[in-house]
Amino acid sequence: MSAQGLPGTLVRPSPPANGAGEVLGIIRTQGPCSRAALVDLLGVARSTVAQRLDLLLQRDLIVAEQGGGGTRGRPTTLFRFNHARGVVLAADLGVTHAGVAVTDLAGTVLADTSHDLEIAAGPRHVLDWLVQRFTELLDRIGMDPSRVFGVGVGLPGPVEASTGTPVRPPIMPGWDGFPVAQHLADHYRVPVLVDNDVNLLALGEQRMHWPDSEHLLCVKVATGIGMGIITDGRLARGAQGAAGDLGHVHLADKQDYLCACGNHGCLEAVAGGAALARRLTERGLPVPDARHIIGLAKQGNTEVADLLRQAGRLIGEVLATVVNVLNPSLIIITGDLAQAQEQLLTGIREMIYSRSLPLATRDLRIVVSSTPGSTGIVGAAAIVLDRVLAPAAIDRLVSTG
Amino acid sequence: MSAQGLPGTLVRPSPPANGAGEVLGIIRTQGPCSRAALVDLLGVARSTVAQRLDLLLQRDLIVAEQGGGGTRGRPTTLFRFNHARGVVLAADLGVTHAGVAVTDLAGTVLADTSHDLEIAAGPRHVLDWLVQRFTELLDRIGMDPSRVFGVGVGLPGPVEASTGTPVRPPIMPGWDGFPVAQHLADHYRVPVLVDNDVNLLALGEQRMHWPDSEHLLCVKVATGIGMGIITDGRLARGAQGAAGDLGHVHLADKQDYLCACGNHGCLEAVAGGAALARRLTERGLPVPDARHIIGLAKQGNTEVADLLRQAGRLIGEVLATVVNVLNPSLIIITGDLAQAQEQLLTGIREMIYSRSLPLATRDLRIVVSSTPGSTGIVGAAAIVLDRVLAPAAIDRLVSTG
DNA sequence: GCTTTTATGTCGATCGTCAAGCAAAAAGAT
DNA sequence: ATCTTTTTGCTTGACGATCGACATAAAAGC
Repeated sequence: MSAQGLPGTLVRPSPPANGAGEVLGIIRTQGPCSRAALVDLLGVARSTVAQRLDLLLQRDLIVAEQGGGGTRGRPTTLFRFNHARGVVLAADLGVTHAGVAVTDLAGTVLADTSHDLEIAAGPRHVLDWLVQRFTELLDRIGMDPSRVFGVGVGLPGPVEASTGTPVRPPIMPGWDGFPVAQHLADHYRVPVLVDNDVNLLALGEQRMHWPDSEHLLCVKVATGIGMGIITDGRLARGAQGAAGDLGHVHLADKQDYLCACGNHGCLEAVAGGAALARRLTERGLPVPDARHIIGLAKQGNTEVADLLRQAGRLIGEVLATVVNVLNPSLIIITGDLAQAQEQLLTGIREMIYSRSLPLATRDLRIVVSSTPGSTGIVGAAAIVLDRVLAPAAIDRLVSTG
Repeated sequence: MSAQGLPGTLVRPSPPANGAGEVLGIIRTQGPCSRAALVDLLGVARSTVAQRLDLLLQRDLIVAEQGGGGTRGRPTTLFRFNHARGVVLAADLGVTHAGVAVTDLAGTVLADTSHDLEIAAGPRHVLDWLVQRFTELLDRIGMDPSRVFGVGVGLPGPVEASTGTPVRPPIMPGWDGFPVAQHLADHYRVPVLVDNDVNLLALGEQRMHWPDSEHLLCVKVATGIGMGIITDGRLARGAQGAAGDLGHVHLADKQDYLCACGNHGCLEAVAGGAALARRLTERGLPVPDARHIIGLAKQGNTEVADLLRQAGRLIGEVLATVVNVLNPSLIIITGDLAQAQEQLLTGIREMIYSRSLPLATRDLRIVVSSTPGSTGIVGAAAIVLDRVLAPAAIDRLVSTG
């Protein structure tokens, strides 16, 4: 009716807050809701709830379904979040390995693949390769690329999350300062979120298994050692996106261990998977990589078991300090070496519980990840979903498109 | 016109978001603004800005003043936040000492006093005493108690900030679980915020001197050693409000030092002011308390200087780990011993810069507080002002009373 | 088949906001 | 002295989100 640009035309350039996003948020987190339940939760009138639901139904963001009666009276219609409304592209890029997946809007993996990939091949090569994998996965499930809501990528190094750009990564030659998010956004025209892979592990663990834990640490012990920090339910990335660098914490009494970073005495140089493998090889027990260490430990090799236990103690010693400083309620151990539960976890627990204050450890649980391998992808999808399904973003989607 | 409760009466029980709080927030943070400036900053229509300003003027929350011309045309009227609209009661309670103040709504101290006070006298005694001091200060500046917007209190121990209750404090006998905030709120009928004193130091430093630092640590080195953490501009308190416990971090090679907490090898037991004083006394150099150590160091006593330097190195060693983990852009050293800049600060810097990664330390500044003594009060006022002047709270104030 | 109970749909009224227009005020420019 | 420019003050008609109230729909129990 009203032509754009004419005098008198009413366009609303200010935030289009119509409350639809708030309703979707509740439905997403609380599960299927009836109108009455939404009225209670939101404290707004029935008619308002109905109008907002209409908007969401129009946009296919929710679907109505028959609610089980139980009580007499007209049966309740429940409104469920339409997970299948769109998809998210998620990737977890490691140093030599890449996990690639397409998830629905609940973060459930619809299709995924796993490849060997040298991150050192440089950003252009890797990202072009990644786009091809995404295209293949979308083809496989018959999903049109126009239904992609966003892209999430985890990288093995510090990332400035606000811009999606690696910041002086020690092990990603050619990636320093490359605008990863911008590059992918130019291709897909949707929000692209890039973050450190361990941050995404922490977020994935929280979303999959520990939604009530607002303060947790996720420690990845593999070739190297890294940590993702969640405080007050939010990722703590630090001033330059370099927070959680557990691997290069300095151990005063291990000056004779040279680290790949050039320093002496880094935790990673003593207790990291690469360091353990090298030490075992030097002792005449050839171990190609970190994963084989686990096999030997499970076969009952006491030398390997002792080494893992000692590594756990060292990691636990550093974590005891971190526990005092951050007071988390949960520590999740993940990564290849985490599977050595009896040795590594025991060593870690031993030091944390003996060295941290009773108040800090009273309600502290220390567990091993139950879903190694899939957590990073879930975290990558989660940062994207947090962005593109945020109330403000939904309000915008409902108002405009 | 419309009587409450009659059918047809439209009362709006839902969030009274009228945008007035948003306007006040800009005026508070950006300084005096003209209407035109607010239109630019908010992106809303002139008429809307005018209406919101009218509401704020009606409630005396802002005052209009003549803006300097400079440009031709009708002179701008600027709107300034009315700091004098009300006051905040702020207290910084230490173990043996208390700072008490009344501030305006900008956090500027209007009146303050300082007293010796044993926190061990218990919550009822101390809080009754505190209420008397507040009353005296309000009398002194002729301020009616009805103008009190809120109360902020810092306590020397872990506090569950959401409820304002101490949680198993090691040095506050009788305070464990006492509902401090509730107790004061029953008296004043305004929001009462209670937090750990070092958290308030960190917040005060940020607000007074480093408003652009979103990631900072504030380390207090006095009788004991504590730390307040700000990440992403927000205080990190941990799961139980016990975060920042630097004093009881365990040092592997200092097992022979017994700490007051019962453990061995705590940083505080080696490098805290009480520990240093005791050690000097044992060596035949009687030192009554931490503050006298500074005097000796400034007189050129090399033994004391060496001891302080060594304490700084130990604190720096622990902080190097914290820098790797949290990646702050600023560390502020405060507390009585912080005045020994040449010795303590140098020792701290020495270890942090040599032991943390270049990325983490590249943009890291380490400074000594320029306003020891007044920072805690400013922080106590700040948590209150953040609450009672938050946009939502202002919207409510403008709508209802 | 009727009543009860619960859920849903529709309506006019109100409030905050919008763009636009016009008058007033004050200072530099002509 | 007059014009122009800039900013404010005030009003208007419209729109969208929300509200409460009433009317309608659908199932269980009598």
